[in-house]
This record gives sequence, structure tokens and C-alpha cells, in this order.
Amino acid sequence: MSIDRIIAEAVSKAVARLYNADTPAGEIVPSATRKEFEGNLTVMVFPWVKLARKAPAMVAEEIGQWLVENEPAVKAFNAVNGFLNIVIEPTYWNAVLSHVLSTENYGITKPDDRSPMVMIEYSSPNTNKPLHLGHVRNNLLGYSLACILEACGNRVVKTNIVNNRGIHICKSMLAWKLWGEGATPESTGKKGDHLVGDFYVLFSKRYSEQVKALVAEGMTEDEAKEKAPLMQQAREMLRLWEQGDKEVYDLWNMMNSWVYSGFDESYRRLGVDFDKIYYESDTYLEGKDKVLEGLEKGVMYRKDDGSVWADLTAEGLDHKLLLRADGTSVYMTQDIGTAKIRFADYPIDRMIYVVGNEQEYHFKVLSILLDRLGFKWGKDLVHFSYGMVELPNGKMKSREGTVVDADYLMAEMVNNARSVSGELGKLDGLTAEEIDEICETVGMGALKYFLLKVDPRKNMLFNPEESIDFNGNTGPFIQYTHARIRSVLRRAQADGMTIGDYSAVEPNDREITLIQRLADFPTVVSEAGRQLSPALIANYAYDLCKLYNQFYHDCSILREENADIRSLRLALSEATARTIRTAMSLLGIRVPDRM
RNA sequence: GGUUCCGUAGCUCAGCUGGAUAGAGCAACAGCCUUCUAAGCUGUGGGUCUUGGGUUCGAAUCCCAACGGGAUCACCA
Repeated sequence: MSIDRIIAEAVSKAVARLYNADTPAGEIVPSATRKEFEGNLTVMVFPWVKLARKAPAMVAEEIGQWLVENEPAVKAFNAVNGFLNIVIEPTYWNAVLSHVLSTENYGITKPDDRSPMVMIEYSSPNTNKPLHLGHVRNNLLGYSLACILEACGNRVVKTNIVNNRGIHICKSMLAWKLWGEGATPESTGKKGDHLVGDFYVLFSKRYSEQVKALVAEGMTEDEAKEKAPLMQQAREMLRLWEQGDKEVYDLWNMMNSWVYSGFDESYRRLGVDFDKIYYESDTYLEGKDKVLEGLEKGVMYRKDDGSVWADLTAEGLDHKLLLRADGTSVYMTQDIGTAKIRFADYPIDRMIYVVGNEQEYHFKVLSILLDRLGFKWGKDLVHFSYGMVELPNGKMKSREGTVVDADYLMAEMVNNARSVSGELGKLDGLTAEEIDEICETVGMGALKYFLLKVDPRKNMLFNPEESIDFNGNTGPFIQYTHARIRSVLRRAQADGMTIGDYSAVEPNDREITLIQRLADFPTVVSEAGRQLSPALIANYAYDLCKLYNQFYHDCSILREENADIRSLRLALSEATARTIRTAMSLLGIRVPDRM
């Protein structure tokens, strides 16, 4: 049992004896004592002052006295107003540390066949352009959430729905046909997704030139956008695609395959993966049946023109279109169709969509509709909504070209890691492969940690210059701490030192704080799972590293003469390294053994 | 305008289901490498937690309102 539970039980017993109070131990939450006061754990006694009819300080005094007399783990106490500060028997902390060290997968709950199944959708790219910074945030959040949920004992299915059809894809295809036929990733040396993206940009450019020309001839802006020949041609191409026209289909397949392999490369570098990938081209027709089923059930209605709608006014929302008058689907219908297929594929208990906050309305509606259509997870589906990534000079707008390309960004981060490492002399005496490996790990670690440490709901600022920083609350700082601990442990091993017996050692204040923090890990993981918050894990890891670094500078571990004390410090190092590794793996960040 | 999210140091961010004198990093200044990795450590300065009410022993945290900012309210995806 953890130390704060022991204290909670004891306090519960104490107030029962002293004041006849019926307070379950579960309601008592001891917290770490603030460093200005003496003690390790603090319990607030305010809940019992009324019952005791005594001053808060007096109540704290009485409970404290009872604890010292009846609970062996409690060594001493002091009462400051209503705050009861408890000093735990120092050697007791060693037992806590041993527990941390001896528990395999400390803090991690492995799922089994009966565990709830949660599906998490993330990434969901369009196949007309490469990934950008916003996708990076999405992918990292999604992947990390999946790791955290799995660590909390869920069976997790990571999924991706690739938006590979529609007018935007046809625009790239048309541009390629008109101005780039013959260009392939091989012939141009470009990554497939970038090549296709370039044609999309080219289309936009030529299209807006056409629109401009038409406006100059006297058309209104809206009319020009509609009537521009390029738009007409793209529409025609979409029509042909939907009819299964062989030539268009072949082109579509070819260009998509370029994009997929480009995406795969980006995903690999990001370190994210999927258990099941759905393609919109396979699912976009599926929602129709469900909607018609809803029509029969009476949860939807048909207008005179034949279009199908859902009335959401009871939920305080509007009427929502689901099928156009010509019977074709809209976005919402497709998501219903995807849900149907997914539910048929997996026995899902819970569904999480990692999608930007601009789609909050969409998912609110989707939740209601899925619920009405009988999906058991519909009502409680989670739209894990995250804020935009902003740049110092304003928003990212693909139209204005102010996007940060994901591949470019990753390369920049790794390059920067290389130059900083080189300047610091960290790369001396390493082979070329080792250098590559470390720079990749550090550069990507910096990027990932930077995007994961902030509250996902918030819009965040990404300053390309400042964010490539390896000092302070950053991924590399955590990686560095880990590497340094590993180095200590390596030397210890080389010198034949082992973690011996430290059960009789009294740890100092710093060491106790560190042990307390290590013991917190399982709570932090389950909390992170409950709140779906990678940021919680990230900030915990930083905090832990900060504590370790202070401890590290506070004492010498290997040169400590007293073998028992050295044992404690080695054990502390070992436990910290392991916890850092586990925490970072929940964020999808690798930690190097040396750097 | 309706709905919703956000507002904490000059900047970027923590602050868990209410608890003691609101914390880190960056930036500024001052120290620390003959000692296990200085991507580090120590210290100094820097705050009306947007504002105003309410709830109570106690509010950055919960409730209401105002102000400021983002998102959204398509037969686009």
C-alpha cells in the first residue's frame, strides 16, 4: 500500500476515535508538504473542526498526537493552523523506493482480453498536400494518447481515416495532367506528397489567375469562381471518378500511392503508427444506408425536395443536412458511414477523435446522431479537440503560404541538434551512425516535447527560432538527465558496484522528495489517462528530472564511501532512469543512453 | 448575434478533484567546470492570477456577469 494511503487510513481511524467522525480514508488526500515546513505529508484538518468544536490548530495537534502513538510509519508531526504536517519514519522511504524498483512496469496496467476497447482516430490527412505543423501536433497527441490509454489498461486501436477523394484531390490531378504529365517522384527527386502538393498549389495559382481575369471582364467574384474553366474541369474529373472512369481512376491511384509513401516516411520519422487505416474512398458511400435507416426509425426526416435532415433543435442546435436532394452524401454522412464500418470491424466501447477545435460543432452533432442511430459509444464519443498552432507573425494559412512543412521542420530540428551538440563537444569520439542516431533522437525529442507539454486545448505559439531550444523545460533536458544517469550506472557496473542493502539508511530531504515523486508515477499515469493529457506526463517528467539534477549536484554518487548510502543513491538513480524512460515512452519520445 | 474554449511574470508555459508566502523555463544580472556529462547547478530582480460580484474557515481553481482573444454557427471536407 502506498504511503499516503497508509496515512489516510490512520487519519480516518484517528478522527473516528477522537471525534466520532465517519470519514472514509478515500476522502482524505494527503499532499506533499511545502518545502518551507518540516514534514513529508500534510493533511488538512478543516473538515473536522466543526465536529470537534475546537480550534483548527488544536484538532491538528490531537490527530497528530494520535498518529505518533498509533501509526508506526509516523515519526513526528507539527501543526500549523489547520495543517497537520507529518514526518514519516525516514527509513520507511527506502521501502517505498524498493517497491518502485521491484515492481515491473511500475505505473503501467497491461490490458487483457476483457479490458475495454477504445479506438482512437488521429492524423486524418488529405492526400492533396504534405503534412504541416498542425498535423504534427495532431499526430503526436494522438499517438501519445494511445500509449497513455494503453498504459491505463485499455485495449487501444489506433486508426487513421485518409481523405483521399473529392474535389481537392481532383485539383492536383488536373494540374498534373495539364502541366506536369510525366513528372514522378523518381523523375523529379521529390517526395511523393510534396510533388502532389506542388501541383495543388499550381492549380490554386492558375485558378485564381483565371478568376481574376474573369472578374476583369465584368463577372462577379462568386460567379467567376464558379465559371472558371479550371473549376469546371476539376468538377468534371470528380464526376468521372465517381463513375469509375478507368483513366481518371488510374491517375488517382498512381498519385495517391505517391502521397501514401510520402506520408509513410513522415509517420516513420515522427514515430507514429496505426493499427487500421481507413480510406474515405471505401467508406464515403456507407453512411447512406444508416441515414435511410434513421429515416425509417423516425429520427430523421425528408424534405419535399428529397433531401434528408436531422432536427437537432431539441438539443439546442440547428437542422442538419445529411443527404442532398440528389442523394449524395455530405461530410457528416461519411463520418456516420465510417462509424458503421468501424463498429462492424471492432467491438468498440469508446471512441476518441483527435481533431482540431474548429470541428467542435461537427462532433457535437455527430455524437447526437450516432446515439440516435444506436451506436452505444455515440453519446460518449470524445472529440479530443486541440488548439491551433500559431506562428509569431500570425496564423498558419496554407493559402498564404505561411505553413510550416512537417518534413522541413523535422529536418531543421535534427540539423539544429547536430550543430548544438557539435558546439558543446558532445559528439566527439562517436561514430557517424551514433551521431546520426543521437541527433535524430534529440532533435525529434525537442520537437515532440515542445508540442506535447502544453495543454492541448490552448492555441500555442510556435516560434521556430526560440522553440529549437535545448535548455529548461525541454525534451533534450529530460533526455540529457537520462543519459547522465545511465552513464553513472554504467560506471558503477564497470567498477563492480551493485545496488546493495540500503534499508537502514536515513535518506536526506532531497532524496525523500525524489522518492515521493517517483512513487507518484502510477497516480500521474492514471490521471493522465482520465484527463487524456500527455501534458501531465510531460510536466511530471520534467519535474522529476529537475529533482534528480538537484540531487545529482548535491552529492557524489560513485565516490560515496559509505556503501549503504551509495546503494541508496544508485537505487534512486536506477529508479529515476526507469521512470523517465517509461514516462517518455508514453509520449513517444526516445531517450538515449548517452548524448 | 448564438454556442464554445481561452485570459497567470517582459516572453513561453505549469498550477491535479478549492488549501499555507501562486511555480518553472527563456530573457537580465551575479556565482559555480583539477571532482560521476556545465544541454547542468546556485542566487537576485520581476505578479492587483483580465475586471467585478457570489459560494466559505479559505478561491488562480467552483458559480454568475462584464471586458479581451480564438474557434464555430455551409447542400466544403
